[in-house]
Amino acid sequence: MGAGCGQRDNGLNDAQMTAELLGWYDRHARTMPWRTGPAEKAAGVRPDPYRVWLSEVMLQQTTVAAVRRYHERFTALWPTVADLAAAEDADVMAEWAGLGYYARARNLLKCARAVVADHGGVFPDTHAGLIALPGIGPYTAAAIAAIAFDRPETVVDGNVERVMSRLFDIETPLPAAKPELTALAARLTPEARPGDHAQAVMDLGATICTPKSPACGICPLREPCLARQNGTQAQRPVKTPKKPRPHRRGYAYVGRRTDGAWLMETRPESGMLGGMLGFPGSDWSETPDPAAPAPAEWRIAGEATHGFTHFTLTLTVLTARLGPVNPERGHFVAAEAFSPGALPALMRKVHDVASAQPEIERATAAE
DNA sequence: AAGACGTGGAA
DNA sequence: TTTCCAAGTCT
Repeated sequence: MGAGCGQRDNGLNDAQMTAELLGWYDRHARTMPWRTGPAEKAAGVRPDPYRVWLSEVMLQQTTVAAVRRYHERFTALWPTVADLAAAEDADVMAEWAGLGYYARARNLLKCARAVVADHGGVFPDTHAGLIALPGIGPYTAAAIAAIAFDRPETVVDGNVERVMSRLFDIETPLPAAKPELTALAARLTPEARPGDHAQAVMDLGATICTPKSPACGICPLREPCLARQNGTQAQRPVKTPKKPRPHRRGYAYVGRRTDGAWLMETRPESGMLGGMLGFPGSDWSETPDPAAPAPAEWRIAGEATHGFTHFTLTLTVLTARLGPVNPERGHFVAAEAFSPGALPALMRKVHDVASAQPEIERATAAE
């Protein structure tokens, strides 16, 4: 055994495992809009840092399947970081609608504008330079540095944590085990092709070493994997139990003027759905204040229920035809400019409930 | 430093 | 149906 083998000896040295992983990646890498094709790769062409950055931000806590279309749409609308930096906030938020975690979109714009204003429109090529930018944390900085700039950074995301916890059969629960798992991932990070290695571990975690029912039989690391040897792969990684999420209630008001315009509200930058367009409403709590945004004969259209990460929400949806009022909250969006696609998922549900009502639907039909 | 912060797909 | 969770960051 070489000097690189730590106390956790699983029968293969680090370099051998890395080689297995890279070989597997060369055969099975998935095609992604932000990855270079085989021909470019063979020619040594690096992926566009802008596209890599955009993909990494979109992929934070989000599945590849969901991100693909958004990435294609964003790069079509804004091909360079300068194009994105020059975009209107509302346009970017509308395009992000449905993807969730909207602070990412706000930071995306801040980051693009910082790259243009402070870095001449060129992304920093170091971990330190990248992590200083809005919305780029330890994971994303390492990922961009490795993938776009070929830097030997240790990239640790949920996939890497899972793969390491199984490969070395770590019993320490997450998140306490994070430093230990990071150290193990660092051991396996090669000087050559660090970007491919990072993507190889993540692809492995996403397609083979999955959270449930991992496909150990076809895993390139099935031999050295300690969890598989011990039969504990289904119990790795160990996680500290999460608290049950509470239930909150609220009211949402869907009002339309006789000309078809919708009463909408741009939500505050901080807090839930920050910066997104939505229907005005109450606070979300156990005892929400039902004060209406404008005087009208509001009637209950139904309920919309939505699950968030840390609570579930049921909104009572009220609808009304609005006269020539000056609303206390919100502003009118012309019928032609209104698009449910620009709304976060919760507000789309509210829209769907409201649209079953005549005073809302009728205005639609009158357009 | 623990909690806030979305969504839709899989089991 | 319900639960879990996916390439994390910010405060």
